[in-house]
Amino acid sequence: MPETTRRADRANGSRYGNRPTMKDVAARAGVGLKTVSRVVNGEAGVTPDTERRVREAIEALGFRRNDSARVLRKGRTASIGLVLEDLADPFYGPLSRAVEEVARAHGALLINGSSAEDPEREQELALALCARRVDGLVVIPAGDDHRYLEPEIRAGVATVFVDRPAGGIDADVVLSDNFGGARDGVAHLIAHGHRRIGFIGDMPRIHTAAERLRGYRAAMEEAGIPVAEGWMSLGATDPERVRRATEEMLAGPDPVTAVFTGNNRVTVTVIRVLAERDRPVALVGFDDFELADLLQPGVTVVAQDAAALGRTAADRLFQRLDGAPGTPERIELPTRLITRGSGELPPAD
Amino acid sequence: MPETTRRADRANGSRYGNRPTMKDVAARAGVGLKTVSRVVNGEAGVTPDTERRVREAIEALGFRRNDSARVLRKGRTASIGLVLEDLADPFYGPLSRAVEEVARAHGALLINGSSAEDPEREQELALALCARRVDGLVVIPAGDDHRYLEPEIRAGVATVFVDRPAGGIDADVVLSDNFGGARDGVAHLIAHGHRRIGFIGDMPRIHTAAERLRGYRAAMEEAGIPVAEGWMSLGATDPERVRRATEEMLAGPDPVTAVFTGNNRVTVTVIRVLAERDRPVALVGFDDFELADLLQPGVTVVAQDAAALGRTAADRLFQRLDGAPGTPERIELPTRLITRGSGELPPAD
DNA sequence: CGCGCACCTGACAACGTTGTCCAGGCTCTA
DNA sequence: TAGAGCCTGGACAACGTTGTCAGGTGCGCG
Repeated sequence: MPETTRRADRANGSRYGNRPTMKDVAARAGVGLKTVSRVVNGEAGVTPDTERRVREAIEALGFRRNDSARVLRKGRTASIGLVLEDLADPFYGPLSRAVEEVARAHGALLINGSSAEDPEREQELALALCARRVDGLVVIPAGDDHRYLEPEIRAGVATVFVDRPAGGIDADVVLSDNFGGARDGVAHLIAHGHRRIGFIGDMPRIHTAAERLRGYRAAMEEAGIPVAEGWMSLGATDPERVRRATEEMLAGPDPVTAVFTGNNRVTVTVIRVLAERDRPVALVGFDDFELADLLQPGVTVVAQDAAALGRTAADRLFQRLDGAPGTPERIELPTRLITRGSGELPPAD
Repeated sequence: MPETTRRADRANGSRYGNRPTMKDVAARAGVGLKTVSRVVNGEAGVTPDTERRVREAIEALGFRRNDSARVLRKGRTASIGLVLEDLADPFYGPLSRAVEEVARAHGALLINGSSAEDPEREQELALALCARRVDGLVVIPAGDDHRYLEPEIRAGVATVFVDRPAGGIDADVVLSDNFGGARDGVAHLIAHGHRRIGFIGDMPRIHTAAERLRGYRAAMEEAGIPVAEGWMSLGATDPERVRRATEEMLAGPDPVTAVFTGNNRVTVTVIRVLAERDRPVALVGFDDFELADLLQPGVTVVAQDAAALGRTAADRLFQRLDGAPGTPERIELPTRLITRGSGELPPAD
């Protein structure tokens, strides 16, 4: 009773609102199903006259190929997944855009989602993307254990990590030189006469935060400056905590004369706090941001190239999809110190 | 000769690297295919013991359901498409994120892409998303003719436009009150004594730009101020053009004493130009931006709520997907004037 | 005039999943 | 103890597309 089954099926869900299929087009054009497929896919071997009839039928019915079915048959989805931390963070905008452009150049679509810095959500998202059978995955890790991706990678999902390395698995990764950048930034402050320099950064479990702290320590050590306990503050980057941390460093008997900030969000909050004070405090921040040059003074930063991170990672991904051999690579992109004034203020002792 | 066919098929593409299927799981667990399906989907009617065996097989094989096939069968993809102008633009970050959050709350994934303000690319993208059979579409229009979406909408793809209205078709749309916001912003300048007020905006074919210009004209007219030809400049928002336009308005025998800027990017460029000058010029900008309060003076803006735009549009989309009846709606969100100093400067005549 | 060949075209199976339906075994009650 | 009813599990078709292969048509050449 196939007819019954069919009716029951239809009743259940609207099934794309009963869109026309190749079968419908074929019937209308008076040709075989496969001929429609050939026309739609621009395959050779169809007479101009037949092709015209098929195209007319397609037009008349408003047919559009169902790529879901196509994917099922072909095994490739021509889409890649991007798991990032927060789409709304200005740092990730250019990164996503760069990934998108590369994907576009390869005829692929981009499916993305934010982990909100929650490892569980990262995993949930990455696996959902794998279930959709994305061809590849670009991941900005939130967690530090990615063994859950092992079966997927073995099954052929190309995977590249960006901004932070993967945990527990061996995979391609594209990073900024967080250690070197932070070291240079802090050295810059030291070169301008500062010795009491504070560091305010993100939670140490985040790789970039740890690396930047390491850079800070290295610069201080190279200059022979012992670091006081109260000069380092790591934790969440919400304005309240950062404000408190900044104020504590600036109070006390031996206040810092300069601050190195571990990322964008921290920098902005610290600027606000410093703007409320009379005594000038030097500042160098990791990450560039818009309008940094228009503030008084301009904000000196260690800039990383978010777009380049995304582009490099996506390029790598498609190389792997095209069968690039070799063991996973770790690609590190340089940072750039941009001096604008705030980092060149002398210590106000 | 099915065996031959099969081998040939495999040879053709790697087919997900030969991932295990439900059939493989069933074989390993010694149960029927459908039983595996039941376990995977948490359906009732499986004994605990059978379920355990199935789960073990799933674990051992690293099986993950192929959602492509599921989609084909079920007719719903649990994904929505977002076509926006530029993912890297700070205005669209929060908007995308808001759409994503709503999608997530409904168990859907987000596929998105940037049109780069190119109508052709917008169409290409939107149709590619439809071919993937996204359940719904959120579009920030680049072009002004969306009749190409008619067959899709008729076929059941819920569609909501944001930020700018659709052209040539009747669909839900969520907008900011561009006219009212601009009018209020200009009126604010007038209230502070300005009469010679410039307007620098985006290309007039963009709806928001046209509306904001209309608001400017309305405010001027209500105040009985005739608008000189040289006070209005519409065009691309690249820094070079905006810089030139600003300088022209500030030169001449009768320079403007205040400027109203039509969007984010324009505002930033104008700030740069004004910063190079001695004579203070009042400024109110459409769109808020980070650090606007930290500049000297703080920048007065007409703020729109990008996240609310995205959230409202996505909510509407899912209402439609859940069968909300009724004719397409036009939802307009209010803007908010935020005074910070630059808009309250008196005219320097 | 007949044969071979190139070229079109369409029938059919398969992709991996889910909905339907039925069989068989079990329990419970009369 | 037989019959009714429930629960579990599996066979089968279908979703819309593409790869394979075979049949059919028309043409050129011997």
